Amino acid sequence: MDAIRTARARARAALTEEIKAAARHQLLEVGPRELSVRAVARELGMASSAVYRYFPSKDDLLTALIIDAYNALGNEAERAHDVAADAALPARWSAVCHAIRAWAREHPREYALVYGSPVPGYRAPADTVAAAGRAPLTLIRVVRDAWTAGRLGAPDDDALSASLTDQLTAVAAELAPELPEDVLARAFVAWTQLFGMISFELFGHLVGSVDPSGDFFAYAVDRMGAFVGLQQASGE
Amino acid sequence: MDAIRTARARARAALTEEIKAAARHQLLEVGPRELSVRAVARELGMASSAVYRYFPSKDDLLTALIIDAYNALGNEAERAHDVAADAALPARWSAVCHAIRAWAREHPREYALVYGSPVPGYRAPADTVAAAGRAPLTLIRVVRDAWTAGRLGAPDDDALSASLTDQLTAVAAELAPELPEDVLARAFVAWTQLFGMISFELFGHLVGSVDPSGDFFAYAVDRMGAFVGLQQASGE
DNA sequence: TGTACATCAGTGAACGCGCGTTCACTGATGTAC
DNA sequence: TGTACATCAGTGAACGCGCGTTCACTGATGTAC
Repeated sequence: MDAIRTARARARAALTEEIKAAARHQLLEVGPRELSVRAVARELGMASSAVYRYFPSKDDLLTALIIDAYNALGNEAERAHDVAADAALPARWSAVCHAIRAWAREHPREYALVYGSPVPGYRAPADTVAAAGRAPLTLIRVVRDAWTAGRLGAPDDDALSASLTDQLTAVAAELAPELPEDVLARAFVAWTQLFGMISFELFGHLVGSVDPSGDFFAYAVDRMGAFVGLQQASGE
Repeated sequence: MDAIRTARARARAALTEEIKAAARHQLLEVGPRELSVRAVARELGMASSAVYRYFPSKDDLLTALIIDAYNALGNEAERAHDVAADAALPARWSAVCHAIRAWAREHPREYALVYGSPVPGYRAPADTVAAAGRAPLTLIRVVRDAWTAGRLGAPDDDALSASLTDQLTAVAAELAPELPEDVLARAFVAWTQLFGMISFELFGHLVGSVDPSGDFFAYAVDRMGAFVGLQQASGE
């Protein structure tokens, strides 16, 4: 991306951000489908028609918010991973998981936008895919390093059906070709557990049981790290 | 519930169901907040004001749908459990999990209504709680039976922080007082994994990886059953 | 069984509202020479 | 550096729409005696 040159382009970029910020603000009170272009414009003190100079339709604005949310989450996950880069494997795993939860708790409506109910009638364009993959890929990175370092228990590929093995082989080919299928399968289990737990926490399904959920979260992250096979190195 | 007596009362009950059915039908195309009383009335060929004789407001209609959804899911879970009542413990566990997934796949919008993003501005009344507990309680029932039968590995209560132990003790007091805290904690992990996985499947987060997800689901259910501690009895 | 009254279901018009998007326009900024 | 033209940002009015909810009403069903 080259530096922004003209004043006009700079103003455009700034206002584009302001529109998205106002829309995010709207999402605190209203679902993605009820998000109102007119309300966004009102919040910024501009004519509603002006928003259309920046986003050709409401769905395009929504798409921008979705990509931003995936990227913000991906940033946090990657940053946490890099900070913990020299720590033991379970600590790295845990750091990434906690960073994901922290972002979700700080941005619950944006989390719901991407991991909650699909927006009815909205079809996500292909450009969301790359951004969406960043957080899970960061988790896979830890598992991969563990495997490479020989710090993962022996996989149990017998537990996999033939067609599941095929699916996992195809996934591994793009992500981490050297990972055994069973390890990848366990990582998927941990991944769905992580987001299931966060969704339950944010969406109110833990109220009355393990709520506040910080301790339960830490417990589950450790257990699922062990489930995937991450082991404390002997000297640590 | 006594038998319905008068023709008026019978008509009322029938039309109440028809309104809910039409609303469920609406949900296929539109989110819970955009659900339109007028559209429901239109679908039934009645004046929109007539709906107000049955549900005093849109939110009350929504509440009825939520309770119905929880109960429908609870029914399926309990029914699956009872059918498998004589089977080995892992088979019972698996039967309940598969029944939950099957209902979710058959009723994706109702699943999203209760387990997806919270409806903005909607406050669930207390009467949803009992219905909401039925499916998870069915899972706990299996774990409890396993524990009572001495078929669960030794719990590892050292892994729990003090405050998590307290929370779990309080939950256990209402649910299954004899269950060790660690077993209950593991059941919560499995529970969140189950619903996380179903949400990911229905909300499109597995597209491009383990999709179709039937094999992965079966794998995860078995693994999480083992994680909780369910063991095949020696003779089986 | 028959009558008089009370209750309820359903109607259709109305209130007041907000929405997404388009369009012709004005004035400011940018570009080519 | 200065001018002429092209591009772009933002305006405000308008289109056509659907919404939740209320209200006074008509006619059917239920109840007490």
